[in-house]
Amino acid sequence: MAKDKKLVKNITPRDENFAQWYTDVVREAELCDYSSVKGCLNYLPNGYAIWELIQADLDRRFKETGVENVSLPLLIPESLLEKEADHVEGFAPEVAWVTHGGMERLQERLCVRPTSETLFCDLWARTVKSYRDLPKVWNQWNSVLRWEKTTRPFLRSREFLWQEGHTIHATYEEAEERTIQMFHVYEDCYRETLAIPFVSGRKAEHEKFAGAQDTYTIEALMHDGKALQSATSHFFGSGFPDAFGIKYIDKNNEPQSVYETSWGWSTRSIGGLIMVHGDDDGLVLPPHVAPVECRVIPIAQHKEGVLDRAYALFDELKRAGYRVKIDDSDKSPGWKFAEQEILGIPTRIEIGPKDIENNQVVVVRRDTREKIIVKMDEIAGKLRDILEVIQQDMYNRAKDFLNAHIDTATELDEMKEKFKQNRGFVKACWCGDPECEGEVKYVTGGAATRCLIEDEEMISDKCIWCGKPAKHMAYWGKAY
RNA sequence: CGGAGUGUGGCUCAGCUUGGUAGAGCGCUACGUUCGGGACGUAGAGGCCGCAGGUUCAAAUCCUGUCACUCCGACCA
Repeated sequence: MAKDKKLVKNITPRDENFAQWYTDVVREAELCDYSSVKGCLNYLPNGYAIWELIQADLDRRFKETGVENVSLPLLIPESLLEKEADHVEGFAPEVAWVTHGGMERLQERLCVRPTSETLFCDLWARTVKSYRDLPKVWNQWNSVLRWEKTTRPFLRSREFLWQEGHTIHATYEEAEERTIQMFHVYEDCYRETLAIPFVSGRKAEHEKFAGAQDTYTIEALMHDGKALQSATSHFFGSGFPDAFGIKYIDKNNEPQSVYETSWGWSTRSIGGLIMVHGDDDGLVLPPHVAPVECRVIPIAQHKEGVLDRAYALFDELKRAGYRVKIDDSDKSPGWKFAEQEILGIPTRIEIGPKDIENNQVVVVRRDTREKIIVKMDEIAGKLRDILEVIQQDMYNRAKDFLNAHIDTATELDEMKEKFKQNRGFVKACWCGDPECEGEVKYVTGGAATRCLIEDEEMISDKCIWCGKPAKHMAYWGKAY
């Protein structure tokens, strides 16, 4: 009977109220806490540890491609922000301003960085002189501030942690290549490390980053059928650098423009992890980003020898390189099981008198609850295999879910119907006019283009809204 | 920025209509019994009721203002 019962209280079922479920999981797993400033989070150890693992993985991938880390200021003078017209127009409504230093009013107000393109360009305008100074392939791990009106933990906060990479290159082609290269780094990291599948591609014209010529996006599908823009890579051409007066002298002693890129990945990815993999009992973390891969839970730990054996196992796993913890608190075993599940720890090892007697342990998978009996002297090796299987299975399940929620439509009614019934993405063709997209968004209750599909044959030659010749095929979806 | 709602021990909330000794459950602390799916008993600690005014002999409760947060919209490279 107990098996049929919902094992974890305090978490609203996912299908009953997804938004509430999300909030419950964030709270119960102690990932973050609201601070006294709206939209600014306290990242708690469980949440920050996930970010550290993502950070380490991404940073390694970046450095393999030659990225160098730097740190630029928190504040941007207003005059600097205003140098690129599209950029300032895009960000002006959501920047916060510093107007005073101590008691004195500042001559020029300073905005708290919403992103740092302007700071990088300002620096490069003063320091880049020659083709020998190029390329610059820099990145910073920091936080930025955007004065959002509606905020949600991880998904949309005012201050958020991220990395922002900024590069400049001597040629258009090299910069474009770098944009796509970093886009692929993001794709690999989502797939291999976060076990999150996605659709991806270029953004439509009006959805691009303020000032960008091209924006590449990764769009993951959450369990409620809504898309989450999960990382973006932008190609600026030379518009931005030109506005800042960045020029270099080429081999022929001629001044030339530089070409710029930027790319970012934020703590929003943690929200994606929760909403792609989580279930009614809480968080489910892919092993590669699980701060704790395995929790050892002694059963009947007051009995002679149980705790000693459990500690020995714990030490052995730690020496073998696992991120492992032991729960030797005086809570009941049921409590400990539930807690491990809420936290999303990928495996637990139960070790009790029966196991010790049989020289075995019981490994329980978080994702499937499958119990696997493993001989005591084989566990240090086998656990790695089990974790890898979990990682792979989680990706495959999410991939199946994504595939099952991608549909096509060639007529508007068909599309409306599909958004009414099937959650997810719908492929449809479009003339490229933002007004048509707006109309579609209105009649479907919020579905817009998420990214363009450029490597497949178009399923129709006319726009889903106006019927005029289609320029693009796109994934449409409702988004966070 | 529009609509709605909520501020009372750490958490979830009751009490407010009809003003009169500040409550419950959970959590926390100590001790004891338990221990293979959220155990139980006993004892205990913890609150100027978001803030500021006002009405009153008396305000968590009524009035005015204010601040904050949550949800739904609009907005959101």
